[in-house]
Amino acid sequence: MVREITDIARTHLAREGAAGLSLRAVAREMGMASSAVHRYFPTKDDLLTALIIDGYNALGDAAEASQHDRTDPADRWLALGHAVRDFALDRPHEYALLYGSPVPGYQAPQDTIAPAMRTTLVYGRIIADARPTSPVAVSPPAVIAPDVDALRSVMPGVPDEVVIPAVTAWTALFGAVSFELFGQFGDTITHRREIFDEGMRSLARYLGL
Amino acid sequence: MVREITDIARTHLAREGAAGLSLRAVAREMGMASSAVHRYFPTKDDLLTALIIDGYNALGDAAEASQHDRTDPADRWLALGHAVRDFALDRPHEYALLYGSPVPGYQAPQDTIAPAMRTTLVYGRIIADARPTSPVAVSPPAVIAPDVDALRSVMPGVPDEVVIPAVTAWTALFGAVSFELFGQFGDTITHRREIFDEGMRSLARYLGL
DNA sequence: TGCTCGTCAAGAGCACTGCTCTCTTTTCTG
DNA sequence: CAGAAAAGAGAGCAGTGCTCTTGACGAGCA
Repeated sequence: MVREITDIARTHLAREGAAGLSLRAVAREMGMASSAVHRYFPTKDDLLTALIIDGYNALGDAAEASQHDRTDPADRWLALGHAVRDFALDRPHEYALLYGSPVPGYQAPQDTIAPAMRTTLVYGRIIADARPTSPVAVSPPAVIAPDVDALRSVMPGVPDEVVIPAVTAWTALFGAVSFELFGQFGDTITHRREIFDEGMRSLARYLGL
Repeated sequence: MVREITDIARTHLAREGAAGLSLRAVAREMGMASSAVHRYFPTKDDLLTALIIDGYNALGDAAEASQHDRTDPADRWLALGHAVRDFALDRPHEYALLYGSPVPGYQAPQDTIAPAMRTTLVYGRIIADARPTSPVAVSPPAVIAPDVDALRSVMPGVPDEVVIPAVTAWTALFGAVSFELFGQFGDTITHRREIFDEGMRSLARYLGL
């Protein structure tokens, strides 16, 4: 039942986005009374949470799958980038739900952070395996040492001076995907994928992969 | 009248976000009938457009102001980053409206792109003035030459091999701000501003500023 | 002066939303 | 087979965007 609701909800989400998602519409499509859906998802936010978790897991699956049979760090990085970008282009509303503005009043519960970490961990493993020596690396100031340690937890063993560049490249990836998806580039660019790839390769050199 | 509506709408937007914005609530606060508001903004999207344009202009103002009395490229880059980040932290819902997921069904009209470009142009001027020689720059493949030209239009005179890194740094900035604002970092980081700064400085070295 | 005419606002109404409450039906279990 | 628990239905509340009709008001013109 929960499964059927989330499946239908996902198609609605894909068609009209998170704000256009309506419990009543889902109920209608199932031939149920709208009140019955509330038994499975007391609140619209609960349904959204389920969709978010599913989304993170789907992206995590894609991210992990992208690493199969790849060893070269720059290659793995590019493959991960493609996994994220393809997911975003394939399921834009889901990507927006995960990495776009949070829906107002919605506070992501704890259950979402583990699935969300999966993709991040794939990235962390690339960095950790590569042990890169970024050409522009500089030791971070002592003030942020605890934060650097916290950030390092996803990329164990990576030296201090690489942690910040690694995080920065990670934000650049999602910034690029979000810009492309949310129309920030306008319609001036024609070879979107090639531009994306070139940015990813540039970041690989930045990181020293 | 239009001014008063947008002002009240902005406070509502700041309090509850774009989806929580209600024409009726604005009308109530003005002591008007809800139908009267529709005379000035036929549709909720029209009101949103006005808020978006105002938001881009406010950010553009801040971005331009951040450049006064600054000449060092790395310094200007950091100042611009702070302008964007401060704006986002100050007015999170407005930032989300500009750079987060687009509200479903809403298509940004042409009038928004000129204000949106203001901030981008500030960045382009930094790059154009600095004429950086990125340590990791590589000539882009010929396929994307037209796109590189299009992207160069905001940073005139910048050589081919710097355009892509420049765009990538730009996406990294907004990726970092969005990650921080949308809670992607969780609550593990304590010195957010210092981490942000360190990332910005790292990107400055990446660009060769 | 008298009279249109366009602007502004109000009010009612439609179709929709999330959510709650009560009541009935179905299903499972001892 | 009877009773309890679960599942669903239905009505209802308060809210939404938006439309349509109706009424007030003031400027321009005969």
